[in-house]
Amino acid sequence: MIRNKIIEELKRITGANDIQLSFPEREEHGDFTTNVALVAAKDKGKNPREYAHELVKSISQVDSLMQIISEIKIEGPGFINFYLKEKYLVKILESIDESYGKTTSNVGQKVMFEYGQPNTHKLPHIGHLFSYVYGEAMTRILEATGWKVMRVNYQGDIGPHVAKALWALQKRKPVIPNSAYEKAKLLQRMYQEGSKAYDDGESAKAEIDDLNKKIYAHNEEVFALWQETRGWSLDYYQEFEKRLGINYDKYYFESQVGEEGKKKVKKHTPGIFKESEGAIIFEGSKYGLHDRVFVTKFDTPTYEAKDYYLEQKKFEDWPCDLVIITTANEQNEYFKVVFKALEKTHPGYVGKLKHIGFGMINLKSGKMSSRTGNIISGAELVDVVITDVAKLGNNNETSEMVGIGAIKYSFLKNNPLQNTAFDIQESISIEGNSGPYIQYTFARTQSVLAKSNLQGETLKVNNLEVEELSVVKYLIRFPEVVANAAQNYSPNLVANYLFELAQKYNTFYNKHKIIGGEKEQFRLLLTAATGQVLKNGLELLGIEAPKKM
RNA sequence: GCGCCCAUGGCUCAACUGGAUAGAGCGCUUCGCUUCGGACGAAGAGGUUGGGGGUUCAAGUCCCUCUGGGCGCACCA
Repeated sequence: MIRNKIIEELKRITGANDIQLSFPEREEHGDFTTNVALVAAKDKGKNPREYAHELVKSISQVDSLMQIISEIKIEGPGFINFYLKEKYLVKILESIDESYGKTTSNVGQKVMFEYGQPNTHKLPHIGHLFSYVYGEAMTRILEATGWKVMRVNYQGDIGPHVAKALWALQKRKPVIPNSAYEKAKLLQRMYQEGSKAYDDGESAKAEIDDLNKKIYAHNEEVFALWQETRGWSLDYYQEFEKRLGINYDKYYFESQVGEEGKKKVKKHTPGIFKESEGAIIFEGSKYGLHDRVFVTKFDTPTYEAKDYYLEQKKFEDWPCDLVIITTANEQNEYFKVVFKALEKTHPGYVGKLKHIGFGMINLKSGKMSSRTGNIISGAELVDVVITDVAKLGNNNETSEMVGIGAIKYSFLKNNPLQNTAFDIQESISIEGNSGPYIQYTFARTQSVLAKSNLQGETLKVNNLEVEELSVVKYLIRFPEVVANAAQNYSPNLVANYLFELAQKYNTFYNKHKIIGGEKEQFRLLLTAATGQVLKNGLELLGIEAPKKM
């Protein structure tokens, strides 16, 4: 990348090892800009602009750079702005293909990425949908920078929520439907009934608690039912994940890690862990965190013990450089404690565990709860949107692509760490800053290309018009944007880039005629390159790009 | 009470991690197909970046403080 070349030269000339070379916000400030002169002037005892002049003089003597740079200007208080030659820009355009956007900075590194984590015996809510969508986009972006990724899911298939659903199922004896979706919906209803009975207290509470213990103990009375209903949920999730374009490499289940977790904790008790009031706890408070119970006084493992073991199992199953877990940010403090405990017993894990706490999704009516049933399930949201899109006259396959694209994009366009007020209307929007807008722009490029003939002959291009330049200059940023998104775990950087690229292309499109005329070949090339980058970018977000819609 | 996070036009969000004139979408007011897809484009109104201090060449971004919110703090997941 040209950018790295410039950085290397600046390092050599200034002797600094941290050079900021960024894309200016305004096009009139060049293609790259650096503030080195401003930063270093003081130490050198020089006036920034004066120092900038010295630097520019040195850079101008580097031939390999000057072949692609048309001009270097000093502007404002002392910014150095680089302008690239149009000839070079066009050369990049010609090189854009399916692999454009990929870089190699993380080649050789392995990361295990946990996301999704829906519970069995319930329907996925919007938070789960977010996790699926974010995780899938993020893993694709990491792969684009060279990471080898193992995608894993971790599902709560045991515990009170399961007992509640099974309790109600046994009491109500409902007719069992056929499809996986209907069965999953039935379990959701049973869970809600069980929860209600549990909260209303009296006999139900005791019965459900008892049932819960029996499930853990694999008691014959309930074990078969537990297995069967768990299967319903897993069948349903398989369908749901397929629909979302998600393929896991490995599934972990809560029911598999409890016992071992308890054992592992006890192995370090006393020591890393400590008995307190009959329970086994980890004293996070010694490290500026808070204390948490890992094994209860009833000798059952808590979620903490399960995670404590699960992370160890991950490293054993697939030795890697980094384990990432995504959850809602309400678990931020929880994971700090669990990670600290892991690091105490396994010093080798230091720096290899990362938790990403994404923002909570809040509906207008307030935070959603799967317990009260006051929710729109992730599944329902998908259905609603696709029905809406189908009304526009698309075929089923396209409606599916556009509808799911709309939902995914609405999640991905924002900073993942920020809580968001979720508006269903907006998530299914197909105008403005939306997935369908970008898909539409892609379809438009394909439509133009289909009606013409891009020959790939040498292009004579000079004096590009502002709308053309604006697109070209934005196209060259793409690899940098992807790298940045990977580094910051922020797919929104890619999403917003694609939106702005589409905007710039549409502005160009509305103002200039592409087919026919002297510039036809160049404009077709520009169209092809834009289409390719939109497609590559959408793919990184896990969004499909239909050729017609 | 203690800890973590957040506050940007009417609404939902950006701002390349301290840079140049704080940008978009929705909504509102106008306008544009004798051109290839109008799910589009052009123009306009709308901001003291919650308040107050500070740091520096430069602060929405860093520090302090106040106000207002979210989340978490022992046997749930």
